[in-house]
Amino acid sequence: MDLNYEKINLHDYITSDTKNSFEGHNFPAHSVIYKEGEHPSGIFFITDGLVGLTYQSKNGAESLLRIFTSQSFLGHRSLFSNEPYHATATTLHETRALFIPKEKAMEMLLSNKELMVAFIKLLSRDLKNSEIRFRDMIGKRVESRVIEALFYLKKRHPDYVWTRREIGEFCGAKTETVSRVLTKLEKEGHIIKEGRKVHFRDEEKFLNLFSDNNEES
Amino acid sequence: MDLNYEKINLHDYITSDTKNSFEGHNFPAHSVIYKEGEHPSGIFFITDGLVGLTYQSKNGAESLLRIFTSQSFLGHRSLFSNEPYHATATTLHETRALFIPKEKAMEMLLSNKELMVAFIKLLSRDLKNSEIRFRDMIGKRVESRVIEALFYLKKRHPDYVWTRREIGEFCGAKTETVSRVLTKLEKEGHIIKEGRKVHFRDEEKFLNLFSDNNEES
DNA sequence: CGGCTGCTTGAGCTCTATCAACCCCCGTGG
DNA sequence: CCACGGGGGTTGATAGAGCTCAAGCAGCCG
Repeated sequence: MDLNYEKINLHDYITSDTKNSFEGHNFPAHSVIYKEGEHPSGIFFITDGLVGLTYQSKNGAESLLRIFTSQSFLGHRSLFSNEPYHATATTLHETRALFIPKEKAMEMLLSNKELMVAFIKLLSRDLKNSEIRFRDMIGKRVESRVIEALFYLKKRHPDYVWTRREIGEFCGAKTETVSRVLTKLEKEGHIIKEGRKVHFRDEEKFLNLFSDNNEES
Repeated sequence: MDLNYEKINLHDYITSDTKNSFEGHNFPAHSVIYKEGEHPSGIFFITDGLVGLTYQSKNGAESLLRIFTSQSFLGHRSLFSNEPYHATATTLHETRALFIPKEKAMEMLLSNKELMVAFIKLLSRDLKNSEIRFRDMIGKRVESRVIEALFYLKKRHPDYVWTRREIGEFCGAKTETVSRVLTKLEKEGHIIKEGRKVHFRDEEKFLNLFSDNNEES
């Protein structure tokens, strides 16, 4: 999948001073931070927690577009492009976030060249990641997609127990399909299922094992 | 699909003066400007032509990730994120482009706040567009996707005759499927096929007709 | 006018969704 | 502490959307 999971250190730009000047919010698990269609009035900075950007299509299918871990910004894309949100931000577990009003956010951005560069970098990487997922929807089978999604999500947030549903929504597969792939992987000795948790037998070798998945040469 | 087809006027930043100081290239139709995996040594500014960003997966399936019309930049994403190209840029027809070397490009960027903002905006829109296409791959049937791809591509570049193949690669469908959808649309009286060209009977109403495609409520 | 590439249409197949039933895990309240 | 309820997970059987393969046609260029 080649998705980047390195963090871009945008949080350096939220200093301990500035932190105190912004409104703090606590969101319980599985609550909505903002909804698709709403107009952004600022951006969020997640101090602690985990947020998923999701979209529910009319026929019910859900997709998990991006995830936001602690120390990252949320809602910047829509603000920058000056559009209503194209998806909904939901907490995956309890989350604490600062709210930075639009004017203040733009002022911070425009007065800090390095911050702009950092956002350019972040958006560039997210764009690549999204395009890779799109092309993989076209060029790869579910099995590969599930494997890669599992790996990426666990890398990004190892503590969290990703549900089969979430893994599926991230890579375009149904819960049942994810479940079947995991059972197969366990039978083949690549992972260990412990209740809802999943452990790699050898994390480093895991992806290499499957790097040529679907590449019938 | 809700993809943006408005152009962001980045070309204002390439003045007629600066134009002359850069190396000009002519690419015939169906030639490669850069290849997946190569490291960017600068960015391109397309003065005239049409370029597609494509990816060929190991099993042969191709995808059309983004298109670049005249007066737009190309290759900026990889340069900004400091990564090798994740896809290949191919001309769809004859194209003329300026090459701006890495150092010069970064210098231009860093010395011009408005240019940075314009790039932030462009990347933000492209990210949204890509995520929308991803979620549509999950939540919509081919027929809807073909219809929306057709509309978007024609809006972006009305003069060009998009092949069934290209339409398919843009929305995740095979050529045969695109062909079948088009025949159906013609039978239903929504489009007119004139050789390889496709005309909408009523462009404005076209998308509305299908806006509730796949939305069995 | 010949050949090449793109387009069309048909028939069959396959991957993955769908539907359904059951189990397991965990949290909650009596 | 136990009952129970609900959501997540598993597994099987079935169906169908869209791909694959194949063959013929149409448009376009040398």
